[in-house]
Amino acid sequence: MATLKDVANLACVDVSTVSRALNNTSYVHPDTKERILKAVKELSYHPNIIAKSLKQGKRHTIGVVIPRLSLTVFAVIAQTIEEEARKNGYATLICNTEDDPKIEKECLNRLRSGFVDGIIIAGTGKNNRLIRDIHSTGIAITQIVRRQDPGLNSVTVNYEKCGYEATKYLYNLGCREIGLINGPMNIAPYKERYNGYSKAINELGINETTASSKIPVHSLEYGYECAIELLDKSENLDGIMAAVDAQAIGAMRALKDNNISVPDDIHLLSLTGDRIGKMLETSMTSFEMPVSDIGINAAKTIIEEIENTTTEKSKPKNIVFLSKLVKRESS
Amino acid sequence: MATLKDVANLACVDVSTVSRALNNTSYVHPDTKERILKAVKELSYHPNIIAKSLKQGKRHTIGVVIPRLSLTVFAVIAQTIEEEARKNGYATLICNTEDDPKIEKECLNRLRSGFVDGIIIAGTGKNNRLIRDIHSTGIAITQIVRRQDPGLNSVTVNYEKCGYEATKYLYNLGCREIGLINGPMNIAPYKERYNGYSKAINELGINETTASSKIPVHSLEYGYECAIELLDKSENLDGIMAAVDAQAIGAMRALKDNNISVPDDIHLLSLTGDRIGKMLETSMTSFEMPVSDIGINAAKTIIEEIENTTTEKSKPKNIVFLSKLVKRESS
DNA sequence: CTGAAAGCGCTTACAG
DNA sequence: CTGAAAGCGCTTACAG
Repeated sequence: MATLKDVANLACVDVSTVSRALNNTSYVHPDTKERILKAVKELSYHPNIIAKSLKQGKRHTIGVVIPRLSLTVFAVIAQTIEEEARKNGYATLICNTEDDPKIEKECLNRLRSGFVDGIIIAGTGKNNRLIRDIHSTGIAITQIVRRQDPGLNSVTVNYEKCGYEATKYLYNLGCREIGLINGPMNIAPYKERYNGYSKAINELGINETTASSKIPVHSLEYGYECAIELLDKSENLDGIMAAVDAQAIGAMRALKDNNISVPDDIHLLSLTGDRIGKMLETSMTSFEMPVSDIGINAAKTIIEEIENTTTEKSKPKNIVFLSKLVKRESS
Repeated sequence: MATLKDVANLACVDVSTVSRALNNTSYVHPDTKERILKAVKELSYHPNIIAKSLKQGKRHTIGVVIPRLSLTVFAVIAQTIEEEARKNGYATLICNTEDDPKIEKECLNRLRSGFVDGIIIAGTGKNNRLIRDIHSTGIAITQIVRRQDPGLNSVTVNYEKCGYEATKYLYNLGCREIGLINGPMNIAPYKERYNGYSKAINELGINETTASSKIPVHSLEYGYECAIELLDKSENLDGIMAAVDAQAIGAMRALKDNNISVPDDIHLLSLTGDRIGKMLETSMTSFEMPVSDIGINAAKTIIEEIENTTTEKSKPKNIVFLSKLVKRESS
């Protein structure tokens, strides 16, 4: 790899001049510049961003810490973040935690060590202190999807409203035994969806039935198992709400395996819809999550915090989107 | 952010001693070490990896360049690479190209600038020269899924065999008009699958019918549109092979919208199965791709190349996995 | 318009 | 066992 020095030697100027010419940071005589550019070509010189970063104290890199990519809403979000970041000259470093607090801790500790200027995270909620600590060190933080710490920027969805409205929607379709497939309650969105569900259940005076499992919450199998659990728990189950699409797909299959027809016997819906719903054989009624908006806003928010050099820390920015109910065949 | 120097000052030793103590790179007197460790704690010092990288000439970072995450096999592969890399002390930088050669070029140029020690890529095939150039610069390259350049390491699947066997399999089920939903032929796997399909078609003496579209090849809509196209082209269509799962799911929906029953009227299968198949309402017969193996092997291969300091370049390593046919309900 | 020098935060021979 | 010095590849005041 050719370095600045090589270019300087070949062009018979000082490295500082090369630097200035290449960064357009001050006027350089056209002739000199031309010589430099020629040398750059000849050596196929590519500046070393690492060295630049070290000097400038900025890495132009954003860390993204999420539980999982496959079959989750995070795949599109991560992709959108990456695209938006790239447009602004930032690279994106992705870490999958599988919602294991230990892995999360490991990832965060790596990222803090000069890798990134900011971290976008959908966290487990178990490393809030560490995250605060990292933030106090000058690294920007934005929470996505899961707002585990109200003191930090976040881009989320109004999950409670989803849970509430979904329950009422199913009730209005005639459902009287509505089960909720949910995830760990220490993770904000699951807690909030449950709150909305529970509130509606109470208002409607019907029974609450929930299911959860130990296996990865974003898996098809999770939905399958929980659907079976709900069927066990509730004799006359006639409605199922799944927290996320993967669960809803698994639940659909579980119902089919038990010769239960959707929506005739049981109405089914997903609280986190993300494009696949409309293409399923029995298309899925879902609260469609504005995934692109979340990704773009997360990227913008974090870049803003990174580039905002005024030392005053403004109060945290919490952007909340609304999911929209899209009625399809499953309920 | 505290630096080495701060720690050295507080512990009353030279920075070099701190460095040695922290890296266990030579014996340091226990008392000294203790003082240093105490200082590290007190200042909550975290070494700056960037500076370390600059000095050591290694970044311990791998770039992953893929077309898309959402609803593709690349989501699991990227995740597996990240996990395997993390275990070996490497971070993972992800770039989505959407199969746009321009974006790909941009990503590659960024990555080459000191960001990474190696690049794992599922490329468009349009930047082979650039990739060669980057490789000659000392950056390791491993191709995954798509082997666009035989001169570089790769981890792939035997797509031709899949295409061939799938066709024969459908024929044996009684299909006589088998359509192929495929992608751009300049991307190796699509070409190879087509070759296998075509070979079988010729051997069997039946007609060839293929469909493709301009929209993103990894979308549900692609499958939907192409299925319609096949129905148009072939009166008695009785078999459909889709290159990837997302397409197969879209195709299934298209058939349903046309009141065509799977598998009674048309047999359907996916040539790139990845976990979702078994959970679909009509579970999908697929050639299951060994995604974890691909991810793990890609990570291992690239780390090996990175850490192999012997200057001799060994000849390229091409790892080829076989997809296994898993029979389910769709055919 | 351009050079010489200092420095970003580390590591690593070289002495002692 | 530890210090002093040089250097990784760049940028940026400071002079001139």
